[in-house]
Amino acid sequence: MIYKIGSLKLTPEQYKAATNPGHTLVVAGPGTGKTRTLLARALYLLEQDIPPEKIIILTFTVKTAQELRQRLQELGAQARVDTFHALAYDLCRSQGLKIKLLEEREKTALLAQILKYLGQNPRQASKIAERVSFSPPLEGTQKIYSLYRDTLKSEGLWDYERLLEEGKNHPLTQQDLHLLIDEFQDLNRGLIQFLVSFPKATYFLVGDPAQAIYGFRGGDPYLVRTFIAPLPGIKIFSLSESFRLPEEVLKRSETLRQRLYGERPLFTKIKGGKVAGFACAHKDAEAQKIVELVEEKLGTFQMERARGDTQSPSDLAVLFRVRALMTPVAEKLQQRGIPLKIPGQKVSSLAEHLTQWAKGLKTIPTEGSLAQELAVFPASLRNLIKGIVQSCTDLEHLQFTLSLINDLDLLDLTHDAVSLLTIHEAKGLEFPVVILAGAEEGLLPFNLMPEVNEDEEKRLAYVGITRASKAFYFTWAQKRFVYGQKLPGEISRFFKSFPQKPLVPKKPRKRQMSLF
DNA sequence: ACGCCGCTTATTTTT
DNA sequence: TAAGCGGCGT
Repeated sequence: MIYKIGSLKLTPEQYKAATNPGHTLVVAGPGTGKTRTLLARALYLLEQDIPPEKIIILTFTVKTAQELRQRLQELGAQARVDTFHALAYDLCRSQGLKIKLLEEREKTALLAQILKYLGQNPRQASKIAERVSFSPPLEGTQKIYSLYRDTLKSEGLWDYERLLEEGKNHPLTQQDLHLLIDEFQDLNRGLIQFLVSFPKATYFLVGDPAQAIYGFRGGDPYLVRTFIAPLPGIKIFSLSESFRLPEEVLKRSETLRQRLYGERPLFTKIKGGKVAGFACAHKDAEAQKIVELVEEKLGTFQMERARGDTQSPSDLAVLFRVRALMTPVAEKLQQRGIPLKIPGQKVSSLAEHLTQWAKGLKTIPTEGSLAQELAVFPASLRNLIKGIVQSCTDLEHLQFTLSLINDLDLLDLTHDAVSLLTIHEAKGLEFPVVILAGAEEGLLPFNLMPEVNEDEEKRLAYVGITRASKAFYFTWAQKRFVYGQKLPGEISRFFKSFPQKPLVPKKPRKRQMSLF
């Protein structure tokens, strides 16, 4: 049975979730149609004659917001789509507040001053900066935090947290809105408090707690449970059919999936898939193995091409828990002439370029000046940026919005090159072939720093494997130093039960007769 | 401007 | 361990 809302085709479970009349939480595993269900919800509300201005879709990133706007438009629907912070910004400004958002540098400088004043080491400022960026401040930083927040108020300066706090006072929060929230698992306290300030809203939240990987930013998959608990009549749905993961990948990934809402196991109708791990003697052998895997998939050699089933470079991604592991792999791949894309590794950052351009503008750019600016961007990004620019109401808003864009947003996924990404950067993306490097104890779960949360490390492993729509490979090194520490050289506990290939060529091959 | 030495420091980073 | 940075010399 196929259900439809507007022109969107839905499975029964997607349909039931999208059309639940009241507060709704949808647990949507990888490839289960999270975005589709969110869009369907908006269409459903419009069909119920909810006025478009009562519907607000909230996302974390500008890029996702723009993509949703685009898809809504294609579906002939209308609704407001914003990031949480863009909405908060808007609510602050329409209260007549003048907003001077602190840049990262300025924030660090301010904190350095505060640290000096407190007789502490100002060199810690950039480290402290990430701890005072969300409430509650991390332990031991309360004093710095309150001094910092006071200074923001007295000096008329703003950070993201302040936007959320003061946005709450706007009368819009008292309306009977429908708030459709993406990626609920990544909500932190500040965002939840922002949402709570809409007491008459009906909430529709989609996300996947098994993919919550932003704990270090205050994100916490358990927070949402306390948020939804008091919502009257809230219903929880789960989407259980994955349209991305093939059988083998799904089966293995299920051993890593955490269930917070008693949802059913995922299933798939896609046959096949491949999962395999490779032990490597050391980091260079690992890089070599990755080169081999990549070349095999790309069909670099004639005999491989003859076998068929080759992939284009953009179908491949190599993932890492920590950036430090990326360098040797990148170098070896580059030596073999394999095109790579690595976000933030441009000679000059595209995102920074865009921000600076926006800052220099005196008026909203004309069609022509925008086209000229966009000429330096790959074609696939031009529409994205253009759409974002066109969604802005005035120059200040435009400058604010463009300052939120980062290099990952501007990663040209269509560009035919192999992606090298951290697991965090890979979240939300999908590749036929995924190779995870450093799948070993000490790196995943990462334990070389204090404050690691093993549950979250497991979710990172889960995010890694579930990026793969055909094959997931992982490698680990039996000897590795990271930050001067020797790692145990053991396969990650998360992958121990997965199929593995033995260490590179070990025993001499069975005597094979020479052809000559 | 460049290169070398030695010291320091070391995740992840949606807004 | 090793890479990045600041300081110094050329």
